[in-house]
Amino acid sequence: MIDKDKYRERIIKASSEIFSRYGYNKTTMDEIARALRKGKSSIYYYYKSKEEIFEAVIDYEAQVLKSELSAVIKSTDDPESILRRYVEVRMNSFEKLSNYYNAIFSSDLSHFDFIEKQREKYDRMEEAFIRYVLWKGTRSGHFNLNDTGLAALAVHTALKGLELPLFWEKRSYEMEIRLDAIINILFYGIVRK
Amino acid sequence: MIDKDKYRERIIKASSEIFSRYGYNKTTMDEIARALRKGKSSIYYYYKSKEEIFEAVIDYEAQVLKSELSAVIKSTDDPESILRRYVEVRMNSFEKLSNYYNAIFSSDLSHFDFIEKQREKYDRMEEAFIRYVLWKGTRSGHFNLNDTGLAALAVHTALKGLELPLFWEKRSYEMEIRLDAIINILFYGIVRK
DNA sequence: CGACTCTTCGACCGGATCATTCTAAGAAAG
DNA sequence: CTTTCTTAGAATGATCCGGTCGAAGAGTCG
Repeated sequence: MIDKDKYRERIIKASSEIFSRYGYNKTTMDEIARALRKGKSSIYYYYKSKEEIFEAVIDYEAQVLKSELSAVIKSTDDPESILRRYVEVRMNSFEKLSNYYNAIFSSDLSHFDFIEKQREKYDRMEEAFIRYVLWKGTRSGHFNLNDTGLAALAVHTALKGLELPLFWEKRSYEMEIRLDAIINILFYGIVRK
Repeated sequence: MIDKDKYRERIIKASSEIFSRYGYNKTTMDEIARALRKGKSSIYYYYKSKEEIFEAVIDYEAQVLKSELSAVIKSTDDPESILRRYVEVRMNSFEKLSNYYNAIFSSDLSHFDFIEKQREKYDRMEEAFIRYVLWKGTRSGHFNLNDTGLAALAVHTALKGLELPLFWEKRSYEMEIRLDAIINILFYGIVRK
């Protein structure tokens, strides 16, 4: 009874690894059980279904990413390198999770409406993060913006534009260039001369 | 009629990517077909079975690795850096193919005796490669060996010892260290003082 | 035009796999 | 001994997947 939460956590961590590697469909409950050295039915004692585990995993990953990004924006570096590191962390994480994305973007959206909500929640959080970075940068005189809210929206949209290629191509030199280009363009429009 | 071989090649290249990502079992014929934008049954016009495709893919990958390694040992650098680059290329390739390995090391070895043969063939080739590098190095005075054949066997065995962790752990800092250690040890025992 | 070959594909089949349930039985606690 | 917590082997029903078959475009030759 005591360890129930602990066990749930272990399940999430193991599942997270397997899901991120193979995606939702290709991951089997047997594999998850094997990774935990437990019988398959034991897992059903802690989670009601595969879908519920997936849900929890998505939640967990979002949490991890959030805390990583949170750490970045709280650092005392200059705003410019904070923004750079923010983008870097974000893209690395998305690349790692591209298998989830493949799962999400495939046929069965019907059952996965919780992802829609997760996504929205995450979008709002991210916008707030960016707004905060921009606001701090403007305050300290590094950036030159009169409407940080609008600018945050723009930056956020630009970053989202970089996500899509992750489903199609694998990360390439092409992409590094594009990423660098977009961030530099953002800067030249943002940084005080 | 003309393009049949061309098509087989396309199938191999597409399959190679999917197999290396998901392993044998988790790769479906439908996926291969989808990647080629063809119907599943069309593929059976070019290859008799999934196993036959897998066989061809393994063959193709071995060919690629062989030519890469061949290019390395033919370079005119000093023997020491050739050997270093040889190990590097070899390990990178093996890492990329670790999913095949997982497939190979799983249950159904019964049907995959061709892999045994492939493996033997490749082992002999690799030993010859290493022997050649060691021989060239000895000849130019960089190495100090009186039996290059035996030394090649030793080096080859040592490198094979590095393969196993690839199935268990993912590449880590730990492994970099181990790789570096083994290659340095080999050198200090080999290089003329 | 037809006869003939080359190539593609949708529909289907039977066996395998998978998520999920059920039942029972070790532990642990009281 | 009874009760609660935890595990797992076996069973089940639904889905998936490798492989087959027959038909039908699409050229090609006479």
